[in-house]
Amino acid sequence: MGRARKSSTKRATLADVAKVANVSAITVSRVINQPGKVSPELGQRVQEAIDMLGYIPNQSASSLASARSGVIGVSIPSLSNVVFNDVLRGIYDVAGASDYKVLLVDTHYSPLEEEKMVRTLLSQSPEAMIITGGDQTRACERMLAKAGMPVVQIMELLEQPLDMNVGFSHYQAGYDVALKMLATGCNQLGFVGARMDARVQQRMAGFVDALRAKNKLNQEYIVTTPEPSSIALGGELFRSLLSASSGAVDGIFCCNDDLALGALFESQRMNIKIPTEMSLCGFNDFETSAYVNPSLSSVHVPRYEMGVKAAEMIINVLNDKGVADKTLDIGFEVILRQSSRASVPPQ
Amino acid sequence: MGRARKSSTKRATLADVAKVANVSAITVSRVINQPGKVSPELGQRVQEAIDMLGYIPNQSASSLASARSGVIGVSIPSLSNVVFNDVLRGIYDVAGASDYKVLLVDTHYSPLEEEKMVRTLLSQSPEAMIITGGDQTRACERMLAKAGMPVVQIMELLEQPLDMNVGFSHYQAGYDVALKMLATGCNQLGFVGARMDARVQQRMAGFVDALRAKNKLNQEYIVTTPEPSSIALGGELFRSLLSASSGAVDGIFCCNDDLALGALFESQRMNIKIPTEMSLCGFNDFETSAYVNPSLSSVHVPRYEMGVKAAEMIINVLNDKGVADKTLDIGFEVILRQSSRASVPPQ
DNA sequence: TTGTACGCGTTATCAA
DNA sequence: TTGATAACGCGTACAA
Repeated sequence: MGRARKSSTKRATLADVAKVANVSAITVSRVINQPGKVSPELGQRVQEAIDMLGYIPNQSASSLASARSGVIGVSIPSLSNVVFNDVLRGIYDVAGASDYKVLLVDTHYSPLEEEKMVRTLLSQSPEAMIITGGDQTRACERMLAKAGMPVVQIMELLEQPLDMNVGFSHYQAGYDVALKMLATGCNQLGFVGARMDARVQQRMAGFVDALRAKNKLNQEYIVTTPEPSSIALGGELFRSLLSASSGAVDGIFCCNDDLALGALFESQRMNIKIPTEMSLCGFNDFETSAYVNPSLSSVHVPRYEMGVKAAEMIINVLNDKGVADKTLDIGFEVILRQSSRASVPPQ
Repeated sequence: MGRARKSSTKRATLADVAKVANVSAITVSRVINQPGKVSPELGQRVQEAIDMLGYIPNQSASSLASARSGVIGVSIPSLSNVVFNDVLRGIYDVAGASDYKVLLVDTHYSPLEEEKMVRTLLSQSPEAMIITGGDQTRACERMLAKAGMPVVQIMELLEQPLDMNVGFSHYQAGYDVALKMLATGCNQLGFVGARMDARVQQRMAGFVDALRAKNKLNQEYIVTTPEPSSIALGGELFRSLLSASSGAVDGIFCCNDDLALGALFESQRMNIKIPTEMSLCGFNDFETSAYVNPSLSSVHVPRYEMGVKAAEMIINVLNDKGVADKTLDIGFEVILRQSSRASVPPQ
């Protein structure tokens, strides 16, 4: 409405700065993007004009003109799941160090929502994408392929990655847990899983296959629910499994530490002795797991490193440095603690 | 290098779609943004062309031309601190429902880094900003003011908000905790704090002032460190405080649940009885706190709601609906559990 | 080292 | 209802 007044009316542009500094717009652009190519005197003058006007570059215009957005798109299935915090931190640390912005979306574990979110991300013209897992819709895969940008799929190892891949074998982890629990004297092993996304299913498959191989599989000891994990749910599922097995189960692999902690706390309330009457193993190795009493066995995953590696792969590709391997197995480690029998193996 | 081939070469544009559908570019734009203003036949034809080409709008061009980016900038001090997860979830839920994208940055609890990050955010031409707390640099405040967009400061109640504000009084929370702990029979209260950002300092100030008012303040029972919080650190600080007070302390307020859980686990290992020999109270009310044995007293904060409200305020302002109050006190609740004496008040 | 001309892909404005 | 034209703010290519 009213007349234009002072500076606060509209955002300053390159042209405004140029006018004040009495140079051309492109020179201002250079001062910002290639300071070495401008003479010190001019650079100084321009910088003063920039400060005076409080000039902030318009990234939309820059992206449009240069086809470089400086954005990395990241898609994760859940903002509440703490597991992704560490991964994100790794991504942000590396991306930020190279002046890349991160655009983050949450798919709520839904491939359809992921497809929509990926479309949203692509409309921002990111230079690369980091997405979770391999459960994309066909349409989503097509979009990604068409976009022709570096893509890293994280969290799990995939048979056929779209492009690059950083993760570990959830199947193998589940398998190893079963063997370790058997080795520590468990005889009637059960499984408790929630949400049951692709990775949890892999963990379960590995666990089940190992038990089957050892002739220790009892399907009634496998309890799952599509509900999201929580400590409260862990307690409930623990009770379910106990009653389903008439108390025969002497060891439980919980698909994550939330459930496992819930089971542990519930067992304490039920006066079930850990680990003598019941062994427990979780997944993800939260800090709590190492400090709770009794401490909780779990599968440690280098999440921060996973984020770092994924981002580094991308930065390298964007800088034309290429990557040694398109797929990186970041590994895992089964850590036995007091919730397992014989947590210290004999010498 | 090689010849252009097929579709995968370059991203389709509005003009490409227009050509295929045999209409003008602006018509395609309308099909996308104002479907009602285009005849059904044309709309159909255009939609087919869009699908055939896999057209995805270029948001940079759209932002530039329309001065609407559809982006909300969000700045938080830490990606690893679980506290912000719930807030973010609230923000993302509301923003997503209104088709806004969220650009998230992490300031690592540094006002200087925040200033840099806010500049980055502003360069993306967001339509509004959500930032944490009130510790901005002068330069940061100036940028924000100049940008002239809705800004919500979250997490704490501020004396002089830049614009809008959603939070609660950390000072009052600390004060209330002290009174409640005294009321449950604690006589020698201590405080354990880490990181010591503005909000933690407020909690401490409230706690200390309450003790002083009751003539119960002993400065030697106040233990702080700039280190980031962790469960491990909670155990260490617990021991520090015990030795600093020669074991006299009979109740501790930890500035967050990480520290409090660490203290609780450590006390178990030291065979100190909770709550008879030692009362414990944390802050933030993690799910773990309600289920650990003994359950941990804490201060519950409606974090998700805080994110929701902040985002709603912004959406309302952007839609010219205005907001009733620029400042919203979201409140808190001190929850006494088994780690406090007399956790159930007498009838 | 500095500047000119043009185009990036979209939308606002106005006209048909 | 549809379209032509001119911005939006910046960087590339080229020229001086």
